[in-house]
Parts: sequence; C-alpha cells; structure tokens
Amino acid sequence: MKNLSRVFKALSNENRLKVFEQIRKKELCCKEDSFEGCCVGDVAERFPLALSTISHHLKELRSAGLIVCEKRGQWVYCRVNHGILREAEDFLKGRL
Amino acid sequence: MKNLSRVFKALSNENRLKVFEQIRKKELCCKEDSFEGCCVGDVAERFPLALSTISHHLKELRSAGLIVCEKRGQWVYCRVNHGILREAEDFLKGRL
DNA sequence: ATCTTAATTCGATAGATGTCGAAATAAGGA
DNA sequence: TCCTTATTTCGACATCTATCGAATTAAGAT
Repeated sequence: MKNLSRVFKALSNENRLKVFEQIRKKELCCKEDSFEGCCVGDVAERFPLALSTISHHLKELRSAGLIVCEKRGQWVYCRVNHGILREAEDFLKGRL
Repeated sequence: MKNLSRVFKALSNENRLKVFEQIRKKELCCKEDSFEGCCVGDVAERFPLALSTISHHLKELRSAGLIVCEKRGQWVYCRVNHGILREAEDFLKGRL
C-alpha cells in the first residue's frame, strides 16, 4: 500500500507526469531501433523548468520505481519500468 | 493531464488511499443488497485519525472525482466512481 | 592540464499538505 | 425547545514540495 501510494505520488505533479509521458512517448516511437533510453537533456528540452528541477523530478520517478536510469558516458538514459505500471493498473482494477 | 494528476494526487497519501480502499471494499462485499454507500463514521472507525481529518480526505477524494457522496438524513454516503478509475487505468496502459 | 558539456546536489524560499481539536451546521428524537 | 449524533469547517502548526540559481561532480575533447 505504501509502495502504491509512492507511485501515485510520483505521478501526482502535473509537470512530473508530463516528464514521465515524454519518456514513455519517446520509448514508444523508437521501439524498433534498439532504444537505449532518453537522456535528461532530451527530456528537459520541452519544459519551461530549470534543468535542476527536471533532475529532481526524474529522481522522484526513479525512486518510485516508475523509471530506470543508466549512465553511459556523460549521459544518463531513462526508460520506463513497465512492471510497476502493471501493478498500479491492477490496483485500479481492484485486483489487490 | 491535469485531471489525471489530480486523481493520482488524491491517491498519493497512504491514509487517503486506505480510506478509498475501505469504501471500495465495503462496496464490493455488499454488492447484492442494494448498497447505498458507506457513511463517514463507518470509514473513520478503522483509522487512528481524527474524524475531521477523515472528512478532509473524503473531500479530496470527492473533488478528484474518485468517489461520489450523497446526504441521506444525517448521514453522508460515499460510493466509488468507477468511471474515473477506468480513465486512470487507461492512462497507465498507455492508451491516452 | 584545461575547457566543455551533462547531470546532480545544495541552499533558499514560497506555497501546499496532513493533522489536530474546537467550533459550527444539520438532522432527528425526547 | 433542548439534547444528541453525524459531519463539516476553521484556525493553527509542523512538515513536505516545487522551484530556482549557483556550486559541484563526472566524462570527453583539445
């Protein structure tokens, strides 16, 4: 229950929700070419928010388990963790 | 997107999530006998929280659209709004 | 070694949130 | 009318959150 509320909290801020959607959208549209993730700068490009704020939102998404990040060179790539999405979905369906 | 983040925000507090679950559980187990809802006192019984706090959480759930409330006599009965649950579920599935 | 680029961390701050107990409102019963 | 019960609203307060810009860390490139 606590974990679930953490997931929902991570999605409870409008900007953070958009950040998450951005990562998911990119992942979806680049599925074919062995997508290795979306780097922080790419995510930040569309938002009227300081980079440090985006970084903070990504940290929240990460610690809620909604995304997974991996450093490659000087970039950090983020991907969606679909498992946890399914768990949240199951909760909403009433299968707890 | 804003509405969605409101729904998630309403579920983002652990106690509020439990309150919601309580209403849903009761609704589920009383489905047969023309369930008219769960009154505020019933919800509050299980929680180590002041009644005023429960009332506040119910207000949040209501204004996010997660529950519907109706006054009958001196009691207020709450029921789950399943439509909005389905919307949130669709979002998690990626069908936006 | 120094410079640049990517990202995180830090410190500050305004504003939101969760919680309580007390007071107010509303409905019913004696 | 007065009392009781159910619920909401109010005022206060401590804590958490979103945001910024500046400083820091890390990796490459020159």
